[in-house]
Amino acid sequence: MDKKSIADPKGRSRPRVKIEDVAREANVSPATVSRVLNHPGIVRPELRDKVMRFITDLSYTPDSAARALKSGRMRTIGAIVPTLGLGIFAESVEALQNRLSESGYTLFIANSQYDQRRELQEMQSLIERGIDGIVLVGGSHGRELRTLVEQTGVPVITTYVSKAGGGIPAIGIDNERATREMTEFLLGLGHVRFGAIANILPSNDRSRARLDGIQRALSEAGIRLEPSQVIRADHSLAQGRKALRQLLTDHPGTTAVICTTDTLAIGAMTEARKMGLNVPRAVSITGFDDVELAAQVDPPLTTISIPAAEIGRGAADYLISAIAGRPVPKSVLLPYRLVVRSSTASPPKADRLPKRPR
Amino acid sequence: MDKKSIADPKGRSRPRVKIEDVAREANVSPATVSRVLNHPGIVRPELRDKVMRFITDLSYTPDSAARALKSGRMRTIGAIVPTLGLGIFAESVEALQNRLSESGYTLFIANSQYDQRRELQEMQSLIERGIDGIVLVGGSHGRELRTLVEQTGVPVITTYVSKAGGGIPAIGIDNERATREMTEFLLGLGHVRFGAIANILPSNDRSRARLDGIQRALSEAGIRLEPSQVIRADHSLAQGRKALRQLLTDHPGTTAVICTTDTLAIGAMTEARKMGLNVPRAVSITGFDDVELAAQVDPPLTTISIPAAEIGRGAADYLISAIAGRPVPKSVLLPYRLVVRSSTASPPKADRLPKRPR
DNA sequence: CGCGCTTCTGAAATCGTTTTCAGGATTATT
DNA sequence: AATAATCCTGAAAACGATTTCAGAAGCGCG
Repeated sequence: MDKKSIADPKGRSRPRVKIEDVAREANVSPATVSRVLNHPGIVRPELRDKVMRFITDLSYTPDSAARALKSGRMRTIGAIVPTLGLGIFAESVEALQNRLSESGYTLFIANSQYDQRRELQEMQSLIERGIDGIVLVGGSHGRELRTLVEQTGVPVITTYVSKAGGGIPAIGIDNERATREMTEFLLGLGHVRFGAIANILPSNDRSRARLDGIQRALSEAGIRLEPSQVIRADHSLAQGRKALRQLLTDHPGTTAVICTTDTLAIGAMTEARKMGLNVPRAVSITGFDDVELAAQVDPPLTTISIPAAEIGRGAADYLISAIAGRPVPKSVLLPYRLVVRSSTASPPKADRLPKRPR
Repeated sequence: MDKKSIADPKGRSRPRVKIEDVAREANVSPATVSRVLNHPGIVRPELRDKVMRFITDLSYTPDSAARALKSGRMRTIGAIVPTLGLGIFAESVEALQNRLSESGYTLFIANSQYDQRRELQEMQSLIERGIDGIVLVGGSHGRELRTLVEQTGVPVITTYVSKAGGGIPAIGIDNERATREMTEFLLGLGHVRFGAIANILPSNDRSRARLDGIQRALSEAGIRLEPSQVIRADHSLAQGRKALRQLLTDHPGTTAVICTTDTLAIGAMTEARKMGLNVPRAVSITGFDDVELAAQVDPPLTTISIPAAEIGRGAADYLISAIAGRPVPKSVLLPYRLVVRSSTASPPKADRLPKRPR
């Protein structure tokens, strides 16, 4: 087994070119070649250029294992997302990846399937592989994960939320405030009979915060949301449909349905149409995330837009700084945007609340 | 900079536990510890158990960089997908990941944004990092990538297609045959006026094969598809909408629209509704992929279902075998399934073709 | 009871870099 | 022109595991 070797066009294999090959050809020591690569500043320009030429000529690429072993840096950061489905995190991850590769880092992506146990596993696997930093989604992660982070000291950042537990820094939006604003918008339209569809899982604090926002805004307006008016679901379209059916069966008078996710909202809209209900004339439905589909669906969905790309970039910058030992912010709060489309309108009945000033 | 160290609860850092620590505690040599980990069979059971106990007690995890350096194996495989958006590849990737982790491998995911240049870049980055195997999507990859594969000898497999160029093995379905069957199904329903919406990019041979299938089936039935009857698009919903509008403006008599992607089809359906056209009574629309959304949309979409999870698992098995030097199949052809839902029906006019036997 | 064979274990070399340490060359200072 | 200071460069020692090679212990057999 000739481990490190590459096959030439004829199929025979020749040994991989290593740093001392370059050194020999260029008539310098391996140390100098290494310096050219890692600290170009400290080597005499002419010599540096000469070595550089040999490097490219021989198409030398440093062995990352050896490099990682000696330097303790893997030049790799990992992201653990709850799901790859529906492309919810795609935009962030792509931005993250772009920013990282600009700085010579590579991104590992793993997914936890909304399961804290798997998240912990993936985390351990990444750490064992000597990852330099980790980006997580959401702020609730189980005690074990937090102690793992503390013990190993790996830089970690949590995304999509504005604050996370256990001293882990975060970059994202204020989820509760966003749904509060959404709810107030609906109240302003005159709605009084609300329902909520939320995907509540222990690992999903984003939805929890969003639900809190709804409830707070409602109770401030003197409206109480009965437990049977909030339906729990997972993150699938099918569950959104089922949830809407149940909600409107139990509470036929409902005029506004707030979902904590676009996926749920789109499912709900489909079901509403199937039930013969016009959206938004009979029911208003809102989502959260502003995925691509949200604008394309019929009617276009009123939702909360999240600065996904900015979150990705921000997470990258944070980690790069943290790894370099530069000072980093505790957490970053980004603005969201309420985008009003056509899935919301004033309620049909005239028993509206008078418009109230915000 | 105390490179390999972990901070204890108080914040001080202590050195990482290494193989010789375990060896010392267990009163054996490092070599034995290594053997317990890598070739458990050749060490005396009692001793093995004893060493094992110390390993877990000290919670020792081998340094992957050192291990990779010495053994030449990274225990990591990479997947390069065109996009993370819309979750098209999510199911495959998740299956791939699950299967790999069963075998002690970790999965790197990268995305190329449907761009051959980026795909090549990512590939190089993976290879530099000493990846053990690579999963690609689709069969068209540019000459440079193919020579890179040949030169380095890294095991590579291509997915979602049944055959790839340049001797790269493949696992997937026969895309052309699938759309041919779809087209024949539509012909059987009596349609004669067709349109096609395809996302054609040089890097997307799947859509090309699918389009070929449509054209072949049609020409066998004596129907010619004018260039203006096939609309090019990228992979977004918005493009699907635009394409449908253009198609029906240029060819108002069209009764069947075949899309090479569910995304495009769903966009097309949305637009059709907006134009006041009933699907399927006025136009039949079909997709390809059978994403989750396809069944949930209104009307549910007639499409081709792909065995995504099986593709992922198969790719994992292939790579694991190839890395171990075991014999591997040239390529694997998996079955697709035509799933008929409610977005298709016989054309409105009576000028149908007589039903023909397949 | 002693010899040869098998089975395990340990010492030491090695994988390809990075980096410390010290020394040689070059320039600045008086 | 001599000495000090500054810059670069090379030799060699790690980094933490794996694996070869050879030797020690255990076994069966005559």
